[in-house]
Amino acid sequence: MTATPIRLLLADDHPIVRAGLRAVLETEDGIEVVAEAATAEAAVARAAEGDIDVVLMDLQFGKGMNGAEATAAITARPGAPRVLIVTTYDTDADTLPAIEAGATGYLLKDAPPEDLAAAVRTAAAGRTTLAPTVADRLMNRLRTPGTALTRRETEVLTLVAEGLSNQAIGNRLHLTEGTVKSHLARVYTKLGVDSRTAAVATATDLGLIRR
Amino acid sequence: MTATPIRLLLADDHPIVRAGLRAVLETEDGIEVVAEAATAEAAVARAAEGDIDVVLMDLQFGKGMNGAEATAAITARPGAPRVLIVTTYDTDADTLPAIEAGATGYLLKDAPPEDLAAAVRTAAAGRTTLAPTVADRLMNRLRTPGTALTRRETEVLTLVAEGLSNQAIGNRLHLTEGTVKSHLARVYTKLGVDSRTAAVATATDLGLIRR
DNA sequence: CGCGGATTCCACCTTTTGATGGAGGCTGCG
DNA sequence: CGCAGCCTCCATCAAAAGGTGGAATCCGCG
Repeated sequence: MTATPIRLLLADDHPIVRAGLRAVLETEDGIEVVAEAATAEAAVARAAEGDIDVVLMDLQFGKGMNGAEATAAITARPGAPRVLIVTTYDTDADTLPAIEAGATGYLLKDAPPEDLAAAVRTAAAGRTTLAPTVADRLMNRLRTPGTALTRRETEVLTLVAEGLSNQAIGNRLHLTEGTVKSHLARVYTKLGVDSRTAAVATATDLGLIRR
Repeated sequence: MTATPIRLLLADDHPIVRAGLRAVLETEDGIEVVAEAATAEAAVARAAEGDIDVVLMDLQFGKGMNGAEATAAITARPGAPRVLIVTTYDTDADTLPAIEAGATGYLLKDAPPEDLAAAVRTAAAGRTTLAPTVADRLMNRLRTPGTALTRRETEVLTLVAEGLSNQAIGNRLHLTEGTVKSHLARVYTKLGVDSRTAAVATATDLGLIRR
C-alpha cells in the first residue's frame, strides 16, 4: 500500500499551522510531507520543481500573492500537482476564485484530522473534496441565481462599501446620481434590505464583496 | 532548570492549530502541554480545575463564548493561570477587549516558534509579551487619544456596520434616535468622515471594529 | 469637592437616501 | 427578428441621516 507515498507541499504563512499539518499528516501511512512554503511565491516555485503530488494551500498570506493566484499559477502547468485549499474562511469571495483557479478541493481548518488525511488521498486520486459548508453554499448558489448581482451592481456596491455617496459614485463611474440610485434599488431588492449599510453588511456576509 | 515544568493548556477550536502548538512547544525544555480545549467553555472549565500555569487562548471560536470572555472568566478566579492570547488578528477590536479581560500577553499566529516559547516563559513569570504590531498599535493609541472611540461609540458603530438604522440602534440599546445621532456625530468628527458608510469603511480599515 | 470625559437627551434645519414607476438604448441569443 | 436582461436616465415624494448648538446627569480621579 505504501509503495508510492503521496508527496505533499505545505503552503501556509503560519509556522504553527505548518507544524500542525505536518504533525497530523506525518502519522498517516502513505503520506509524506516533503516541503513547506511560507509564501505563495515560494509555493509556486517549489511546485514547479516537480516531485509533488498534492499542495495544501492556504488562501491568505500576509504579503504578496494570495492562495488563489498561486493555485492558478500552479495548475496552469502541464503535469501539475493537485491543489487542496485548507483555509479558515468559507465565503463566496474566497471559495469561488479558488475553485475557478483550479483547486481540487476546499477544506476548512477546523476539519478533524481524519477528514484532512482522507481529503489528501482523494485529491491525490484527482477527485474533489468539499467542506460541507462550502458544498452547501455552492448548491444554494446554483439553486438561487436571482441573488447574483450584475457586474455594474457589484461595482456600485463596492464603492458604497468604501463610504462614497451616490453623488461621488456617479462621478467616479461617470453616471448620474439617479442611475446610481437605480442600481442600488435593484441591489436592495435582490438582497432583501432597505439601506446601503445593510446592503454592505449582508453582501459582505454572503461574500459578494470583499473587505 | 526543569525542576517544575510550565504546565500548559491549549485552547483553540482548530485541531490543526492545537497540533501545531503542541508540536512546537513540546520540544522545549521546561514546557509541558497537559491539556487541550476545543471550545472557550471547555477552557474555562479546565482552567478552573487548577494544575495549569499558562493558557494559550485563541480569540475566535466557532460557536459560543469567545476568547476574550473566556479570558475574563479564567482570570477572575484567585490563583488563576496566566492567559496568553495566540490569534490571527491584531485589530483594536480584538486586542483591547482581550487586554481588558486580563490577558498577560498577545501573540500572532505567524510568530516564529522561538518567540512563542519565549512568550510562554515570560507569561509564566507573570510578565507581558506583546507582538510588535500590537505594541505599535497601543503606542499609537496612547499618543493620539483623540482618535480613540469610546465604548459606547464603538458599540453604536458596530451596529451601524451591521446595517441597522439609527432608530433600530436606539431600540437595541434602549436609547433615543437623537442620542444615537449624537454618538455618531462624534464618531464622524473623530474619524474625519461625514456618513455612516464612510465611518464603517475607515473604522474597519483602522481595525476599530470587526467584520 | 470640583473637573473632565462619557453618556444621554432635545430641537431645528439641510442634505442625502430610498421608493415608485417609467422610458429608451444596447447586446446576446434562440 | 424579437425577446430578455442589462444599463442608463428621469421626476416626484417620503423617510432617514447629518449639522449645529445646547444641556443635564453620572462617574472616576486628583
